[in-house]
Amino acid sequence: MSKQSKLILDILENSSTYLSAIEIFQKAREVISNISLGTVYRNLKVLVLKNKIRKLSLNGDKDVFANLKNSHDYLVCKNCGKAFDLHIKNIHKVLSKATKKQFIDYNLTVFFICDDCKKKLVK
Amino acid sequence: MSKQSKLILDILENSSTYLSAIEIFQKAREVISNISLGTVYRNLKVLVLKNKIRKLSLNGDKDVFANLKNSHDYLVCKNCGKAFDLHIKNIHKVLSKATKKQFIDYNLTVFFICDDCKKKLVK
DNA sequence: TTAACTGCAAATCTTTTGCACAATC
DNA sequence: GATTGTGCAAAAGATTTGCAGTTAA
Repeated sequence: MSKQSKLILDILENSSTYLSAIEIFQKAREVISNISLGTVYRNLKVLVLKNKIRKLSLNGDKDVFANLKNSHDYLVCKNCGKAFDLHIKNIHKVLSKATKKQFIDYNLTVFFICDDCKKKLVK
Repeated sequence: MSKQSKLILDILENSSTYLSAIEIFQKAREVISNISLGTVYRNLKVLVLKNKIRKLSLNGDKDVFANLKNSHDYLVCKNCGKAFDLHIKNIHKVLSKATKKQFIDYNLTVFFICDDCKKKLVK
């Protein structure tokens, strides 16, 4: 594991929210000033495959990445794309049952219209 | 609603699986020979916003689109990206409860390693 | 006539990749 | 010394957008 890879994992471990590849790249540059974006992408891919981090496609624009401790369930506004943590009770148990315990990870995105957008849309 | 928009919706309504923008474009060309890819993307975006179709990011490579009747739950191989339909019982009820009935739609992707890949990875 | 929609092509944005060099075992 | 990983820059893919022309209320 290179120092670049360690740094990327560390950035995600210490983030309470998901980050895009470019955000990770920018944070990484503060430590290793010449780290390249290609290296960030390469390591993110490896870390996802090793199941050390998760890749999320919340609204499809671009992928974001998160550590395994953070929320797995998101409530996303269909209008503005803002995302909120959601905690679905027992979902782990439900998925274990449905997949006969063979699942590794999951992404759950639930769409709604947030209050701000509801107001705007009424106008 | 333009004939282009109707056609795109029609293609998805009559598909038993999800399709990428380019696949939809190719099918659309068989009917409207000069329809453009830009128009396909523009209309897909509108149809998603109107909640007539769903956008999925199954493995993050590119987005795919599906009608509302098809499966909402997918089992995706983390290694090869192959996707299978999954049917989680009562998920609608669980999400209703968790979001106080304010949800419009959801995407659930569960990751695993398919049998083919398990064999390959053992080698 | 005017507002909404289209085809086309260029632009943008995200992600991947080839290559020469550096780090690590 | 061989393998693996890196920085850089170019390439590839997906998606968006500006614009002039069409369509249709």
